[in-house]
Amino acid sequence: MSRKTEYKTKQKEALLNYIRSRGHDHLTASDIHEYLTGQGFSIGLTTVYRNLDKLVAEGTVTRYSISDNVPACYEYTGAENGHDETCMHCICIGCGRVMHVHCHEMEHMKQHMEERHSFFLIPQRTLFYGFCEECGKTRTG
Amino acid sequence: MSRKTEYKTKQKEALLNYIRSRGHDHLTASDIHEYLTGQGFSIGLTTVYRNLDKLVAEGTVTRYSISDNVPACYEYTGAENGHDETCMHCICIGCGRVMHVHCHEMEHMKQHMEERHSFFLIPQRTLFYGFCEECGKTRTG
DNA sequence: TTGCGTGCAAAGGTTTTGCATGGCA
DNA sequence: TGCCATGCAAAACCTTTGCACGCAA
Repeated sequence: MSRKTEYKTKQKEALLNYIRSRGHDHLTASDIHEYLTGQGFSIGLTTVYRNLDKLVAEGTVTRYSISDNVPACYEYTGAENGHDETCMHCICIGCGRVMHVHCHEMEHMKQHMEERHSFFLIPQRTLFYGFCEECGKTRTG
Repeated sequence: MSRKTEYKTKQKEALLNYIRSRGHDHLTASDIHEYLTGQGFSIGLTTVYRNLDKLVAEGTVTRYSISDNVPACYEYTGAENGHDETCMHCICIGCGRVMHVHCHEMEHMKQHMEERHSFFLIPQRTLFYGFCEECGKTRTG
């Protein structure tokens, strides 16, 4: 392992605390930056990006490119956040809402994908696109 | 219906022909532009984007924001292209490969999502993230 | 002739990079 | 003291917009 020594900094700590405190919310780099600076905390947008990159690399945070022309969203996915193999995201094409759904069918799906399609699915990263209840009702067609 | 009259232009036709000819491939706006201009055909990148927007709006083409920091991909999804409710995409986190997979489990999943989670899933738009066979083998951990 | 389509240039917005400074260990 | 982290400014990149001209109907 040629891993560099990591320093603990106030910026890193504040960023992680905030994103963790927001649970399953999807935050953009800009959201995080605005919140922290709004609190009087000194942090640059560049630093937010750089720390998010590290957190994503180590698996503490997950980055989602959920829809077109919208900045990437970050979500805390550390072990204690209730993410498990039944958890995934549903994105409504109508209103853009992102929903967390716990679905036990995903366990079957994961197993099926491995056995039949040789693909090692990570359920939590799954993006289902479609229509939510409200948009499904009013949808034309 | 206050739909504007649509003109048939050479640019639109060439673009559609090309993307259709590429089957299930995922092309960026830039890919398409480079191919067409490389063939000596005169078309601007702006026009590529604008025509793709229209094709997406009418459902002939589907746009995917498949991974981070990569331009959006477009794929021909007209009726004759073999897209049905068993078809979805698997994206390998390791090598970035995008695979088309036909999976009958998706029909069950779709039904389940409607009945139990009130979400009207569009299987063809589903993005499964994980590891392909090769990357799954060599993966650490 | 009408007005949609095109294409260039420029703008817009997100994310990355260069480089000097600051702070952790 | 050594070196990673930070932050500003600028660059890079994809995509959209403004506007004048061209072309389909």
